[in-house]
Amino acid sequence: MLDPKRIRNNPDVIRESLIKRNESTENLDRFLELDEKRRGILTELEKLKNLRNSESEEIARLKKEGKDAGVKIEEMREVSDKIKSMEADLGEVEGELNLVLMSIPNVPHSSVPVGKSDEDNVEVRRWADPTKFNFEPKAHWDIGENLGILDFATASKVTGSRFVFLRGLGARLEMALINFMLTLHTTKHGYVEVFPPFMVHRHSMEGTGQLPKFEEDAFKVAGTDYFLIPTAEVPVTNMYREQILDKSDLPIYHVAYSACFRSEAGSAGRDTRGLIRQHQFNKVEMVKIVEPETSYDELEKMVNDAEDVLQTLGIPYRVVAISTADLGFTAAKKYDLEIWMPSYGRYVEISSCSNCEDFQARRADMKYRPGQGEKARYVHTLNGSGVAVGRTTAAILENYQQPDGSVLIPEALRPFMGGIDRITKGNAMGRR
RNA sequence: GGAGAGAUGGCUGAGUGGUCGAAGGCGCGCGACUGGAAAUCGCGUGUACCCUCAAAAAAGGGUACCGAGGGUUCAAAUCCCUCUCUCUCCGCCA
Repeated sequence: MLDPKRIRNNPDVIRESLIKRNESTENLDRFLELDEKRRGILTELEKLKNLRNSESEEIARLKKEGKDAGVKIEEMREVSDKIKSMEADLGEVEGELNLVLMSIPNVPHSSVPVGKSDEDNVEVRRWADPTKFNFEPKAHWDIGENLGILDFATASKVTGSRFVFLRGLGARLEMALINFMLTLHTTKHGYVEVFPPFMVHRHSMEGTGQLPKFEEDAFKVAGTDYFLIPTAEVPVTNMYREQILDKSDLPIYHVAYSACFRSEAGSAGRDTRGLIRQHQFNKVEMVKIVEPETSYDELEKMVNDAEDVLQTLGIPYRVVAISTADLGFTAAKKYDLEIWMPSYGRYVEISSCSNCEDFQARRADMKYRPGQGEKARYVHTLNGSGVAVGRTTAAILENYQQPDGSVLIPEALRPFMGGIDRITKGNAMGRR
Protein backbone atom coordinates (compact mmCIF):
# COMPACT_ATOMS: atom_id res chain seq x y z
CA MET A 1 0.00 0.00 0.00
CA LEU A 2 1.22 3.44 -0.87
CA ASP A 3 1.17 6.38 1.49
CA PRO A 4 -2.20 8.08 0.87
CA LYS A 5 -0.58 11.47 1.44
CA ARG A 6 2.03 10.70 -1.16
CA ILE A 7 -0.67 9.90 -3.69
CA ARG A 8 -2.63 13.00 -2.78
CA ASN A 9 0.39 15.31 -3.00
CA ASN A 10 2.10 13.72 -6.03
CA PRO A 11 -0.60 12.10 -8.12
CA ASP A 12 1.49 12.59 -11.26
CA VAL A 13 4.35 10.48 -9.93
CA ILE A 14 1.92 7.67 -9.23
CA ARG A 15 0.23 8.09 -12.59
CA GLU A 16 3.56 7.86 -14.36
CA SER A 17 4.47 4.73 -12.42
CA LEU A 18 1.19 3.06 -13.37
CA ILE A 19 1.75 3.90 -17.01
CA LYS A 20 5.26 2.44 -16.82
CA ARG A 21 3.73 -0.73 -15.42
CA ASN A 22 1.19 -0.75 -18.25
CA GLU A 23 -1.54 -0.59 -15.65
CA SER A 24 -4.77 1.33 -15.78
CA THR A 25 -4.88 4.64 -13.90
CA GLU A 26 -8.53 4.10 -13.08
CA ASN A 27 -7.88 3.25 -9.44
CA LEU A 28 -5.74 6.33 -9.04
CA ASP A 29 -8.47 8.62 -10.30
CA ARG A 30 -11.00 6.87 -8.14
CA PHE A 31 -8.71 7.27 -5.16
CA LEU A 32 -8.32 11.00 -5.66
CA GLU A 33 -12.07 11.40 -5.99
CA LEU A 34 -12.89 9.33 -2.90
CA ASP A 35 -10.11 10.87 -0.87
CA GLU A 36 -11.56 14.31 -1.38
CA LYS A 37 -15.03 13.08 -0.59
CA ARG A 38 -13.80 11.45 2.57
CA ARG A 39 -12.12 14.56 3.86
CA GLY A 40 -15.21 16.61 3.15
CA ILE A 41 -17.42 14.31 5.19
CA LEU A 42 -14.81 13.93 7.91
CA THR A 43 -14.39 17.64 8.50
CA GLU A 44 -18.09 18.17 8.90
CA LEU A 45 -18.53 15.05 11.00
CA GLU A 46 -15.77 16.02 13.40
CA LYS A 47 -17.32 19.43 13.89
CA LEU A 48 -20.59 17.76 14.91
CA LYS A 49 -18.79 15.41 17.25
CA ASN A 50 -17.01 18.33 18.80
CA LEU A 51 -20.36 19.95 19.42
CA ARG A 52 -21.75 16.79 20.93
CA ASN A 53 -18.75 16.40 23.23
CA SER A 54 -18.90 19.93 24.55
CA GLU A 55 -22.66 19.87 24.98
CA SER A 56 -22.48 16.52 26.74
CA GLU A 57 -20.15 18.07 29.24
CA GLU A 58 -22.63 20.87 29.65
CA ILE A 59 -25.45 18.37 30.23
CA ALA A 60 -23.38 16.61 32.86
CA ARG A 61 -22.74 19.94 34.56
CA LEU A 62 -26.41 20.96 34.52
CA LYS A 63 -27.50 17.61 35.93
CA LYS A 64 -24.97 17.86 38.70
CA GLU A 65 -26.32 21.25 39.62
CA GLY A 66 -29.78 19.80 39.62
CA LYS A 67 -30.91 21.88 36.67
CA ASP A 68 -33.02 20.74 33.76
CA ALA A 69 -31.08 19.59 30.68
CA GLY A 70 -34.07 18.40 28.70
CA VAL A 71 -33.72 20.94 25.91
CA LYS A 72 -30.08 20.20 25.29
CA ILE A 73 -30.67 16.47 25.40
CA GLU A 74 -33.34 16.88 22.79
CA GLU A 75 -30.95 18.92 20.62
CA MET A 76 -28.23 16.37 20.99
CA ARG A 77 -30.56 13.59 20.01
CA GLU A 78 -30.84 15.24 16.60
CA VAL A 79 -27.12 15.85 16.37
CA SER A 80 -26.45 12.22 17.22
CA ASP A 81 -28.82 11.06 14.51
CA LYS A 82 -26.99 13.24 12.03
CA ILE A 83 -23.66 11.87 13.22
CA LYS A 84 -24.90 8.34 12.81
CA SER A 85 -26.00 8.87 9.24
CA MET A 86 -22.77 10.67 8.33
CA GLU A 87 -20.75 7.87 9.87
CA ALA A 88 -22.56 5.43 7.65
CA ASP A 89 -21.67 7.54 4.59
CA LEU A 90 -18.09 7.84 5.73
CA GLY A 91 -17.83 4.11 6.29
CA GLU A 92 -18.99 3.45 2.77
CA VAL A 93 -16.51 5.90 1.27
CA GLU A 94 -13.65 4.61 3.40
CA GLY A 95 -14.46 1.02 2.53
CA GLU A 96 -14.15 1.69 -1.16
CA LEU A 97 -11.20 4.03 -0.68
CA ASN A 98 -9.32 1.33 1.16
CA LEU A 99 -10.08 -1.26 -1.49
CA VAL A 100 -8.87 1.10 -4.20
CA LEU A 101 -5.76 1.99 -2.24
CA MET A 102 -4.98 -1.68 -1.66
CA SER A 103 -5.25 -2.29 -5.39
CA ILE A 104 -2.63 0.25 -6.49
CA PRO A 105 0.75 -1.43 -7.04
CA ASN A 106 4.09 -0.28 -5.68
CA VAL A 107 6.03 2.46 -7.45
CA PRO A 108 9.01 1.03 -9.37
CA HIS A 109 12.45 2.17 -8.26
CA SER A 110 14.20 4.54 -10.66
CA SER A 111 16.74 1.85 -11.58
CA VAL A 112 14.08 -0.54 -12.88
CA PRO A 113 14.18 -0.91 -16.66
CA VAL A 114 11.04 0.45 -18.30
CA GLY A 115 9.38 -2.14 -20.49
CA LYS A 116 6.25 -3.23 -22.29
CA SER A 117 6.45 -6.94 -21.49
CA ASP A 118 8.65 -9.62 -19.96
CA GLU A 119 10.68 -9.39 -23.19
CA ASP A 120 12.09 -6.17 -21.80
CA ASN A 121 13.66 -7.72 -18.73
CA VAL A 122 17.38 -7.03 -18.77
CA GLU A 123 19.97 -9.75 -18.32
CA VAL A 124 22.45 -8.61 -15.68
CA ARG A 125 24.92 -11.49 -15.68
CA ARG A 126 25.35 -15.17 -16.50
CA TRP A 127 27.07 -17.89 -14.58
CA ALA A 128 28.44 -20.89 -16.52
CA ASP A 129 27.45 -21.80 -20.06
CA PRO A 130 24.30 -23.73 -20.89
CA THR A 131 24.98 -27.42 -20.39
CA LYS A 132 26.21 -29.21 -23.51
CA PHE A 133 25.41 -32.83 -24.24
CA ASN A 134 27.02 -35.29 -26.63
CA PHE A 135 23.74 -37.17 -26.75
CA GLU A 136 20.10 -36.17 -27.12
CA PRO A 137 19.11 -34.86 -23.67
CA LYS A 138 15.72 -35.79 -22.27
CA ALA A 139 13.20 -33.70 -20.40
CA HIS A 140 13.13 -34.20 -16.63
CA TRP A 141 9.65 -35.77 -16.69
CA ASP A 142 10.93 -38.48 -19.02
CA ILE A 143 14.09 -39.00 -16.99
CA GLY A 144 12.16 -39.09 -13.74
CA GLU A 145 9.46 -41.41 -14.98
CA ASN A 146 12.03 -43.77 -16.50
CA LEU A 147 13.84 -43.97 -13.19
CA GLY A 148 10.50 -44.33 -11.36
CA ILE A 149 11.19 -41.34 -9.09
CA LEU A 150 8.58 -38.96 -10.58
CA ASP A 151 5.03 -40.26 -10.70
CA PHE A 152 2.53 -37.82 -12.17
CA ALA A 153 -0.03 -40.47 -13.13
CA THR A 154 -0.60 -41.64 -9.57
CA ALA A 155 -0.86 -38.05 -8.35
CA SER A 156 -3.59 -37.26 -10.85
CA LYS A 157 -5.43 -40.40 -9.77
CA VAL A 158 -5.18 -39.50 -6.09
CA THR A 159 -5.55 -35.73 -6.34
CA GLY A 160 -5.55 -34.17 -9.80
CA SER A 161 -3.42 -32.52 -12.40
CA ARG A 162 -0.40 -30.42 -11.45
CA PHE A 163 0.54 -32.66 -8.54
CA VAL A 164 3.25 -35.27 -8.27
CA PHE A 165 4.40 -38.18 -6.19
CA LEU A 166 8.13 -38.27 -5.66
CA ARG A 167 9.33 -41.80 -5.01
CA GLY A 168 12.48 -43.32 -3.62
CA LEU A 169 15.54 -41.23 -4.35
CA GLY A 170 13.33 -38.63 -6.01
CA ALA A 171 11.77 -37.91 -2.63
CA ARG A 172 15.19 -38.12 -1.05
CA LEU A 173 16.63 -35.65 -3.56
CA GLU A 174 13.89 -33.13 -2.84
CA MET A 175 14.46 -33.38 0.91
CA ALA A 176 18.22 -33.21 0.44
CA LEU A 177 17.87 -30.00 -1.56
CA ILE A 178 15.72 -28.46 1.15
CA ASN A 179 18.24 -29.34 3.83
CA PHE A 180 21.16 -28.24 1.69
CA MET A 181 19.63 -24.84 1.03
CA LEU A 182 18.61 -24.25 4.64
CA THR A 183 22.07 -25.25 5.81
CA LEU A 184 23.79 -22.96 3.31
CA HIS A 185 21.71 -19.93 4.25
CA THR A 186 21.88 -20.45 8.00
CA THR A 187 25.55 -21.34 8.28
CA LYS A 188 27.04 -19.20 5.53
CA HIS A 189 24.70 -16.27 4.96
CA GLY A 190 23.47 -15.50 8.46
CA TYR A 191 19.76 -16.31 8.19
CA VAL A 192 17.71 -17.58 11.12
CA GLU A 193 15.59 -20.55 10.18
CA VAL A 194 11.87 -20.63 10.89
CA PHE A 195 9.29 -23.28 10.17
CA PRO A 196 6.07 -21.38 9.60
CA PRO A 197 2.39 -22.31 9.49
CA PHE A 198 1.31 -23.28 5.98
CA MET A 199 -2.03 -21.51 6.44
CA VAL A 200 -2.62 -17.88 7.32
CA HIS A 201 -5.63 -15.70 7.85
CA ARG A 202 -6.89 -13.03 5.49
CA HIS A 203 -5.10 -10.14 7.17
CA SER A 204 -1.72 -11.72 6.64
CA MET A 205 -2.53 -12.30 2.98
CA GLU A 206 -3.42 -8.63 2.75
CA GLY A 207 -0.29 -7.63 4.61
CA THR A 208 2.03 -9.07 2.01
CA GLY A 209 -0.18 -8.08 -0.91
CA GLN A 210 -1.71 -11.38 -2.09
CA LEU A 211 -5.15 -9.98 -1.24
CA PRO A 212 -7.51 -8.35 -2.00
CA LYS A 213 -6.49 -8.19 -5.64
CA PHE A 214 -5.36 -11.75 -6.30
CA GLU A 215 -7.81 -13.88 -4.38
CA GLU A 216 -8.37 -16.20 -7.34
CA ASP A 217 -4.70 -17.24 -7.21
CA ALA A 218 -4.98 -18.58 -3.68
CA PHE A 219 -6.47 -21.72 -2.17
CA LYS A 220 -8.98 -20.95 0.56
CA VAL A 221 -9.65 -23.56 3.19
CA ALA A 222 -13.38 -24.25 3.17
CA GLY A 223 -15.23 -23.46 6.36
CA THR A 224 -12.47 -21.21 7.67
CA ASP A 225 -10.98 -17.83 6.89
CA TYR A 226 -7.61 -19.47 6.25
CA PHE A 227 -5.64 -19.57 3.04
CA LEU A 228 -2.96 -22.04 2.04
CA ILE A 229 0.20 -20.01 1.71
CA PRO A 230 1.44 -19.36 -1.83
CA THR A 231 4.92 -18.73 -0.41
CA ALA A 232 6.58 -18.66 3.02
CA GLU A 233 7.04 -14.94 2.45
CA VAL A 234 3.49 -14.54 3.75
CA PRO A 235 3.75 -16.10 7.22
CA VAL A 236 7.38 -15.11 7.76
CA THR A 237 7.01 -11.43 6.84
CA ASN A 238 3.79 -11.24 8.85
CA MET A 239 5.62 -12.50 11.94
CA TYR A 240 6.39 -8.84 12.57
CA ARG A 241 3.00 -7.37 11.66
CA GLU A 242 1.46 -4.77 14.00
CA GLN A 243 4.73 -4.36 15.80
CA ILE A 244 7.31 -1.70 16.52
CA LEU A 245 10.75 -3.25 16.40
CA ASP A 246 13.82 -1.93 18.09
CA LYS A 247 16.58 -0.59 15.89
CA SER A 248 18.88 -3.20 17.42
CA ASP A 249 16.58 -5.95 16.11
CA LEU A 250 17.44 -4.99 12.53
CA PRO A 251 18.34 -6.31 10.11
CA ILE A 252 16.27 -9.46 10.51
CA TYR A 253 17.20 -12.32 8.18
CA HIS A 254 14.94 -15.35 8.04
CA VAL A 255 14.99 -18.44 5.92
CA ALA A 256 12.08 -20.83 5.83
CA TYR A 257 11.15 -24.03 4.10
CA SER A 258 7.51 -24.37 3.17
CA ALA A 259 5.23 -26.10 0.79
CA CYS A 260 3.59 -23.49 -1.44
CA PHE A 261 0.10 -23.70 -2.88
CA ARG A 262 -1.03 -21.87 -5.98
CA SER A 263 -4.20 -22.24 -7.98
CA GLU A 264 -2.37 -21.20 -11.16
CA ALA A 265 -5.55 -19.54 -12.36
CA GLY A 266 -4.83 -18.11 -15.78
CA SER A 267 -2.01 -20.57 -16.47
CA ALA A 268 -4.17 -23.16 -18.16
CA GLY A 269 -2.15 -25.03 -20.75
CA ARG A 270 1.21 -23.59 -19.67
CA ASP A 271 3.98 -25.90 -18.49
CA THR A 272 1.55 -28.78 -18.16
CA ARG A 273 4.28 -31.41 -18.15
CA GLY A 274 6.79 -31.93 -15.40
CA LEU A 275 7.62 -30.17 -12.19
CA ILE A 276 7.73 -26.60 -13.43
CA ARG A 277 4.20 -25.48 -12.60
CA GLN A 278 2.52 -27.42 -9.80
CA HIS A 279 -0.33 -26.56 -7.46
CA GLN A 280 1.89 -27.62 -4.58
CA PHE A 281 5.63 -27.18 -4.57
CA ASN A 282 8.45 -26.83 -2.11
CA LYS A 283 10.43 -23.66 -1.68
CA VAL A 284 13.10 -22.28 0.58
CA GLU A 285 12.38 -18.61 1.08
CA MET A 286 14.52 -15.77 2.37
CA VAL A 287 12.91 -12.79 4.10
CA LYS A 288 14.62 -9.65 5.32
CA ILE A 289 13.28 -6.86 7.50
CA VAL A 290 15.65 -3.90 7.27
CA GLU A 291 16.13 -0.18 7.73
CA PRO A 292 15.05 1.82 4.67
CA GLU A 293 18.53 3.20 3.96
CA THR A 294 19.98 -0.29 3.54
CA SER A 295 17.30 -2.07 1.56
CA TYR A 296 18.88 -1.82 -1.88
CA ASP A 297 22.23 -3.13 -0.64
CA GLU A 298 20.35 -5.90 1.12
CA LEU A 299 18.60 -6.78 -2.14
CA GLU A 300 21.92 -7.24 -3.95
CA LYS A 301 23.19 -9.41 -1.11
CA MET A 302 20.03 -11.49 -1.16
CA VAL A 303 20.43 -12.14 -4.88
CA ASN A 304 24.00 -13.26 -4.22
CA ASP A 305 22.77 -15.61 -1.51
CA ALA A 306 20.35 -17.23 -3.95
CA GLU A 307 23.07 -17.41 -6.60
CA ASP A 308 25.31 -19.22 -4.14
CA VAL A 309 22.80 -22.09 -4.06
CA LEU A 310 22.98 -22.52 -7.83
CA GLN A 311 26.74 -22.07 -8.01
CA THR A 312 27.33 -24.62 -5.29
CA LEU A 313 25.06 -27.05 -7.10
CA GLY A 314 26.73 -26.24 -10.43
CA ILE A 315 23.58 -25.28 -12.30
CA PRO A 316 24.02 -22.70 -15.11
CA TYR A 317 21.90 -19.64 -14.59
CA ARG A 318 21.49 -15.98 -15.35
CA VAL A 319 20.33 -12.98 -13.35
CA VAL A 320 17.65 -10.80 -14.86
CA ALA A 321 16.51 -7.33 -13.80
CA ILE A 322 12.73 -7.33 -14.11
CA SER A 323 11.21 -4.51 -16.11
CA THR A 324 8.35 -2.30 -15.02
CA ALA A 325 5.95 -4.38 -17.10
CA ASP A 326 6.79 -7.62 -15.32
CA LEU A 327 7.36 -6.32 -11.80
CA GLY A 328 5.24 -7.92 -9.09
CA PHE A 329 2.47 -5.96 -7.43
CA THR A 330 4.35 -5.35 -4.18
CA ALA A 331 7.87 -4.96 -5.57
CA ALA A 332 9.71 -1.71 -6.16
CA LYS A 333 12.55 -3.68 -7.71
CA LYS A 334 12.98 -7.32 -8.56
CA TYR A 335 15.65 -9.67 -9.84
CA ASP A 336 14.92 -13.12 -11.16
CA LEU A 337 17.36 -15.99 -11.24
CA GLU A 338 16.79 -18.26 -14.20
CA ILE A 339 18.30 -21.69 -14.56
CA TRP A 340 19.17 -23.38 -17.80
CA MET A 341 16.56 -26.00 -18.71
CA PRO A 342 17.64 -28.18 -21.64
CA SER A 343 14.08 -29.38 -22.26
CA TYR A 344 12.85 -25.83 -22.67
CA GLY A 345 15.98 -24.78 -24.53
CA ARG A 346 16.00 -21.60 -22.48
CA TYR A 347 16.40 -20.17 -19.02
CA VAL A 348 13.53 -20.76 -16.56
CA GLU A 349 12.78 -18.76 -13.45
CA ILE A 350 13.86 -20.40 -10.20
CA SER A 351 14.06 -17.43 -7.86
CA SER A 352 12.61 -13.96 -7.50
CA CYS A 353 14.19 -11.48 -5.15
CA SER A 354 12.20 -8.34 -4.43
CA ASN A 355 12.59 -5.18 -2.45
CA CYS A 356 9.10 -4.11 -1.41
CA GLU A 357 10.37 -1.00 0.38
CA ASP A 358 7.63 0.03 2.83
CA PHE A 359 4.75 -1.24 0.69
CA GLN A 360 4.14 -4.35 2.79
CA ALA A 361 5.24 -2.70 6.02
CA ARG A 362 2.52 -0.12 5.60
CA ARG A 363 -0.13 -2.77 4.98
CA ALA A 364 0.99 -4.97 7.84
CA ASP A 365 1.90 -2.06 10.12
CA MET A 366 5.53 -3.01 10.70
CA LYS A 367 7.67 -0.27 12.16
CA TYR A 368 10.88 0.24 14.03
CA ARG A 369 12.12 2.96 16.32
CA PRO A 370 15.36 4.49 15.02
CA GLY A 371 16.33 5.80 18.43
CA GLN A 372 15.19 6.50 21.95
CA GLY A 373 12.22 8.86 21.84
CA GLU A 374 12.22 9.08 18.07
CA LYS A 375 9.20 8.54 15.90
CA ALA A 376 8.64 5.00 14.65
CA ARG A 377 9.26 4.50 10.92
CA TYR A 378 8.12 1.82 8.54
CA VAL A 379 10.69 -0.89 7.89
CA HIS A 380 11.55 -2.13 4.42
CA THR A 381 10.80 -5.75 3.60
CA LEU A 382 12.52 -8.02 1.10
CA ASN A 383 11.84 -11.53 0.02
CA GLY A 384 13.51 -13.95 -2.31
CA SER A 385 13.42 -17.60 -3.17
CA GLY A 386 16.50 -19.34 -2.05
CA VAL A 387 15.44 -21.25 -4.19
CA ALA A 388 12.40 -23.08 -5.60
CA VAL A 389 13.04 -26.72 -4.78
CA GLY A 390 10.91 -28.56 -7.33
CA ARG A 391 12.43 -26.63 -10.19
CA THR A 392 15.88 -27.33 -8.78
CA THR A 393 15.10 -31.04 -8.79
CA ALA A 394 14.01 -30.68 -12.41
CA ALA A 395 17.18 -28.75 -13.24
CA ILE A 396 19.41 -31.37 -11.65
CA LEU A 397 17.66 -34.20 -13.47
CA GLU A 398 18.10 -32.41 -16.79
CA ASN A 399 21.54 -30.86 -16.38
CA TYR A 400 23.12 -33.87 -14.68
CA GLN A 401 21.54 -36.56 -16.83
CA GLN A 402 23.82 -39.23 -18.31
CA PRO A 403 23.55 -41.07 -21.64
CA ASP A 404 22.42 -44.25 -19.85
CA GLY A 405 19.43 -42.45 -18.26
CA SER A 406 21.02 -42.17 -14.83
CA VAL A 407 21.52 -38.86 -13.06
CA LEU A 408 24.63 -37.68 -11.24
CA ILE A 409 24.16 -35.99 -7.87
CA PRO A 410 26.02 -32.67 -7.53
CA GLU A 411 28.89 -33.12 -5.16
CA ALA A 412 27.67 -30.57 -2.61
CA LEU A 413 24.42 -32.48 -2.29
CA ARG A 414 25.87 -35.92 -1.64
CA PRO A 415 26.32 -35.47 2.13
CA PHE A 416 22.59 -34.73 2.26
CA MET A 417 21.84 -37.87 0.22
CA GLY A 418 23.58 -40.32 2.48
CA GLY A 419 26.59 -40.29 0.17
CA ILE A 420 24.68 -41.38 -2.92
CA ASP A 421 26.43 -39.99 -6.00
CA ARG A 422 24.09 -41.14 -8.74
CA ILE A 423 20.51 -42.19 -9.28
CA THR A 424 20.20 -45.25 -11.50
CA LYS A 425 17.40 -47.66 -12.31
CA GLY A 426 19.04 -50.05 -9.88
CA ASN A 427 19.14 -47.82 -6.81
CA ALA A 428 16.29 -45.45 -7.57
CA MET A 429 13.96 -46.79 -4.91
CA GLY A 430 16.60 -46.18 -2.31
CA ARG A 431 16.69 -49.69 -0.93
CA ARG A 432 20.03 -50.99 0.21
C1' G B 1 -15.46 -30.57 21.66
C1' G B 2 -17.16 -29.20 27.14
C1' A B 3 -16.58 -25.87 31.69
C1' G B 4 -14.47 -21.56 33.71
C1' A B 5 -11.29 -17.00 33.86
C1' G B 6 -9.38 -13.07 31.27
C1' A B 7 -7.86 -9.15 27.22
C1' U B 8 -6.81 -1.42 29.57
C1' G B 9 -0.94 2.87 27.35
C1' G B 10 6.45 0.55 26.54
C1' C B 11 5.43 -2.82 31.09
C1' U B 12 2.49 -3.47 35.59
C1' G B 13 -2.18 -2.27 37.44
C1' A B 14 -6.82 0.76 39.01
C1' G B 15 -11.20 2.11 36.99
C1' U B 16 -19.02 -0.55 36.50
C1' G B 17 -22.51 5.55 32.59
C1' G B 18 -20.75 12.14 32.29
C1' U B 19 -15.18 16.02 35.36
C1' C B 20 -11.32 9.32 31.75
C1' G B 21 -6.37 9.44 26.86
C1' A B 22 -7.48 7.01 31.25
C1' A B 23 -5.14 6.88 38.89
C1' G B 24 -0.78 4.63 41.18
C1' G B 25 3.76 2.12 40.26
C1' C B 26 7.84 0.68 36.95
C1' G B 27 10.55 2.12 32.77
C1' C B 28 12.24 6.11 29.69
C1' G B 29 13.54 11.53 28.65
C1' C B 30 14.72 16.48 30.50
C1' G B 31 15.94 19.46 34.72
C1' A B 32 17.43 20.39 40.00
C1' C B 33 20.73 18.50 43.73
C1' U B 34 26.29 16.32 43.24
C1' G B 35 33.28 16.93 42.16
C1' G B 36 30.79 12.77 39.44
C1' A B 37 27.21 9.11 40.30
C1' A B 38 23.39 6.67 43.27
C1' A B 39 19.32 8.13 46.08
C1' U B 40 15.79 12.11 46.19
C1' C B 41 12.69 15.93 44.12
C1' G B 42 10.27 18.58 39.83
C1' C B 43 8.50 18.41 34.84
C1' G B 44 7.47 15.45 30.76
C1' U B 45 6.58 10.78 28.28
C1' G B 46 1.11 6.78 22.90
C1' U B 47 -0.76 6.31 17.87
C1' A B 48 -3.65 7.55 13.62
C1' C B 49 -6.50 10.90 11.00
C1' C B 50 -8.75 15.88 9.86
C1' C B 51 -8.52 21.31 9.87
C1' U B 52 -5.70 26.06 10.16
C1' C B 53 -0.95 27.93 8.82
C1' A B 54 2.75 26.54 5.54
C1' A B 55 7.39 24.70 0.20
C1' A B 56 8.21 21.40 4.16
C1' A B 57 8.95 20.89 9.23
C1' A B 58 7.20 22.87 13.55
C1' A B 59 3.04 24.93 16.02
C1' G B 60 -2.14 25.45 17.21
C1' G B 61 -7.16 23.41 17.11
C1' G B 62 -10.22 19.02 16.57
C1' U B 63 -11.73 13.71 16.14
C1' A B 64 -10.89 8.68 17.13
C1' C B 65 -8.57 4.65 19.67
C1' C B 66 -9.21 0.67 26.77
C1' G B 67 -8.85 -7.23 22.05
C1' A B 68 -12.30 -6.70 17.19
C1' G B 69 -17.14 -5.56 15.27
C1' G B 70 -22.14 -4.11 16.20
C1' G B 71 -26.09 -2.17 19.61
C1' U B 72 -28.45 0.84 23.78
C1' U B 73 -27.88 6.14 25.40
C1' C B 74 -28.00 13.17 24.88
C1' A B 75 -23.31 10.69 26.66
C1' A B 76 -19.84 4.02 26.83
C1' A B 77 -13.25 1.60 29.03
C1' U B 78 -17.82 1.09 32.02
C1' C B 79 -24.42 -1.68 29.99
C1' C B 80 -26.09 -5.47 25.94
C1' C B 81 -24.93 -8.82 21.60
C1' U B 82 -21.50 -11.36 18.25
C1' C B 83 -16.59 -12.72 17.18
C1' U B 84 -11.22 -13.42 17.99
C1' C B 85 -7.25 -14.55 21.03
C1' U B 86 -4.85 -16.05 25.79
C1' C B 87 -4.86 -18.95 30.36
C1' U B 88 -6.79 -23.16 33.66
C1' C B 89 -9.42 -27.86 34.01
C1' C B 90 -11.83 -32.07 31.37
C1' G B 91 -12.30 -34.89 26.80
C1' C B 92 -10.02 -36.28 22.11
C1' C B 93 -5.66 -36.66 19.21
C1' A B 94 -0.20 -36.96 15.79
